Amino acid sequence: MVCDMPATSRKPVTSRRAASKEQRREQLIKATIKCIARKGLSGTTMADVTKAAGLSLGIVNLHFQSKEKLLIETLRYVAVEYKEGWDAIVSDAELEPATKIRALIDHDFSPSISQPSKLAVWFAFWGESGSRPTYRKICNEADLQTSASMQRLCEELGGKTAKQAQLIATGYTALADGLWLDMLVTPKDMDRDKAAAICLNYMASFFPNHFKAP
Amino acid sequence: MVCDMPATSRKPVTSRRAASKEQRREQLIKATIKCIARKGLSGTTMADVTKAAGLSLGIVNLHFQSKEKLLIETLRYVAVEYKEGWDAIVSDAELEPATKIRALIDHDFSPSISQPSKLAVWFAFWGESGSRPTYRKICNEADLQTSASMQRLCEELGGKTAKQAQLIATGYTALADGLWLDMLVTPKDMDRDKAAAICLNYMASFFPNHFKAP
Amino acid sequence: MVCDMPATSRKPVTSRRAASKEQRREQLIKATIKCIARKGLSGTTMADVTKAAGLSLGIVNLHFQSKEKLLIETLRYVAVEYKEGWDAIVSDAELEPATKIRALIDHDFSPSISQPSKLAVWFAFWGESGSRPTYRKICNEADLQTSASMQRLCEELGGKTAKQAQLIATGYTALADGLWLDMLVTPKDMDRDKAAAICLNYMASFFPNHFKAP
Amino acid sequence: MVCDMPATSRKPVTSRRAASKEQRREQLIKATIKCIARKGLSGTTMADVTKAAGLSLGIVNLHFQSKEKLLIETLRYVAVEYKEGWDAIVSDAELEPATKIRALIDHDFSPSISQPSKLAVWFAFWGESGSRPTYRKICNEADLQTSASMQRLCEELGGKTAKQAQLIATGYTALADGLWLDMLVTPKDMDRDKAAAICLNYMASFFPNHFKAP
DNA sequence: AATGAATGAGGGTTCATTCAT
DNA sequence: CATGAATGAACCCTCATTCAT
Repeated sequence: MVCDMPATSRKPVTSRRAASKEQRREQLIKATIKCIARKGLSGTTMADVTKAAGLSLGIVNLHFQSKEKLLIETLRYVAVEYKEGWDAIVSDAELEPATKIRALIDHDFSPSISQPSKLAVWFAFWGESGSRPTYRKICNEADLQTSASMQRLCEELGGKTAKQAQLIATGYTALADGLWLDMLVTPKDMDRDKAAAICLNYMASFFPNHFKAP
Repeated sequence: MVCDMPATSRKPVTSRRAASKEQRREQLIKATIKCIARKGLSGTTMADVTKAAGLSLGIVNLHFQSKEKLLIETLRYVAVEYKEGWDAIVSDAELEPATKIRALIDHDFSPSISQPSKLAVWFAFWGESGSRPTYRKICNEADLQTSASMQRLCEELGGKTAKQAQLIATGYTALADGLWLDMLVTPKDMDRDKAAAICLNYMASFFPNHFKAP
Repeated sequence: MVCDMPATSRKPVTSRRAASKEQRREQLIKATIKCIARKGLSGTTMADVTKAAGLSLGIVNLHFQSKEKLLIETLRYVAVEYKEGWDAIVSDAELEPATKIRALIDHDFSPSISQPSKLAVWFAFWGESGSRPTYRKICNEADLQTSASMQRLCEELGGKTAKQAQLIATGYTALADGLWLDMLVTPKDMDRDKAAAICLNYMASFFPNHFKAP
Repeated sequence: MVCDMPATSRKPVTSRRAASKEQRREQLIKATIKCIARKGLSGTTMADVTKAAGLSLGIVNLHFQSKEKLLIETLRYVAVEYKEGWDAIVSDAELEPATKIRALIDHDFSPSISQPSKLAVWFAFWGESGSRPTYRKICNEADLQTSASMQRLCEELGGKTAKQAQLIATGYTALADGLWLDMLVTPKDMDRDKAAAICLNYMASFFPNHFKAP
């Protein structure tokens, strides 16, 4: 409940000192993700987070100095997780461009990436990014790099000008974000498979030789 | 100052009481939109809104009972404005399906609909919609209806099965939302024209006989 | 208890609006003085002050923005009261220098100036002035001006060089401050009359023609 | 670094444990003095003190049980140091009364006694003494004994009644305290030499046969 | 209808103290 | 003895809401 690691990996915590600093930070970040999903960004209080983590009120300031910094680290955590998955695929020398794109779509809508709580975090921060430059910067970093990678892959597929590839790649990023939104806001009408299918359909329409519409 | 309509369209205000109830509400809603864009949803206080509207602190509760209701009315205001524009196009009997779609794209990225402050409102509420059923319901209503309209238009264009039309239509809505996000978060990299071009490109890829890629 | 104005001057307070802004500020400052005397500077909380003033918790920030500013205004209030009494005497054209000095001594140990709560305020702020430049500046202003005035008066009495007059005047200020300290810390052993007598004794020792030792 | 007394004045350490305990206490008290001078009494935290002492957070409670007790011991440390210096002079059988008084003035404004950090400690505690009987008691003890000693010396100088001697002695104590205040609050305008000169001037005015005005 | 001073619950944060190591 | 992560009471402050005017 408090910790979503599998039970077998949990040490039998008998003391206050059982967790290292890094573990505590991750524990708190995971609790924060849960709280944001449950109560929204502004509705998430320090009391909520620490209670969800099964720890005491003062611990956040001990490890993150302030709520603001906890939130930023939470966003960064999700952003890094996303980008690492993406980079692992892009930099895999053994895969063909089309295979990579296919894998990227699967990644974007994989359970761990597109689980409701993660999506809630993304949109919570996007919603505030208009008035918070720090949020915006972190969000942008992920989006811009993925969009650039995708553009390169589209160019490698051939048959398109660089300009076209850019439109397609930017469109893909937007499409994926929009589908995440659907998954968050209307989960009954949009699930991971359907979202991936729409993305594949999108790619198939531009690169019929490399992708097949579902 | 408070109201961005041209001065000539304003009624000659002879007394403070001349403003009708409905005008006061709209005045407050417009101030709220501005504040949300400037300070975010959670950063917007009643004092901010009333100051931006040039009115006194107590007036919101007089006209909206609570902050929560003001926010909901603000969301509804933006949603209704969006839907009305969309409906006007869809129900225009004189237009061909492809022309309608073209007009809908233009509508989605028209200055009044896709101005930064309106986008900020949409994403502010989407960001909180995970924990606020009321927000979600209002957001959904707009999205679902537009998606259904678009599906019908795609079917009318012919050459696609109903299933395919649905994927394309749902994809369009997601794409448009995702492009709005780009316009909000990275305004330097995404403007209205580029967004509309990407949407047209999307349609052209599925309906090459009806649309021409930019 | 809550308000130390004479009962007859109190309006029958039936509403929340009975007091003007300036009255509220003074009411809060007086409550602050009382609290500092009772609980010390660091022991004085916003809850203490507002309770002593018979008002609600949030009112201090409404009128003073922060606790820090309330404390500064409290110090300033005491400093201004002190200086005004002093200035009234010094600028009185009808008094002889010796008479003025006599009056200044009486002023320094008058009931309203040297009441325990006022002394507590002075020493509370002096105690923190080492680490708070703002406190120090306000404290200094009063001391320096009074010391300069006293020096001028000593010079007018004649029979002393300017240098001697400065030593005597600076010494007087220090002596009076030290006697205040005695009144604060050992009230059993030092009262207003005894303190004034010591000051008079001090002056008589330097100006035996103008003052008579008690 | 930690202890600025010459090594030869330290008691011969018979038990390493006992000595180190006492050393730790002194180390912490000296760090506390530094912190009070730098950050004020209320601004001094346990973390500040232990960091200044180069020790770990928990050590204060190990040696002093609580912050309150550390502060009291710090005050006592300064008070004892002051009184020991004073007593050494007063009880010196070889000195004349006037010489003793002269030495006492020098002592009051000697570098080690009137250094800014020590003065900060005195006034920090005086500032809180109104609401802390324990502080007041310790402060009083020093002041009363010194004042009594001074009175006796004044009587020994002759030419004054006991009553006069008391006024002069009490006045001296107040004067010295007030000059300390000037040294703390306006260090630019008051240094040790000037303060001692004012005290000597004070004594010379009452005992012109024994002291000469500077 | 409109105002804005006043309220007070609830938030983030600090920091003396504890205690497993 | 010594450490420092953890605790949680208590603080200051914010701000939606109320209501006398």
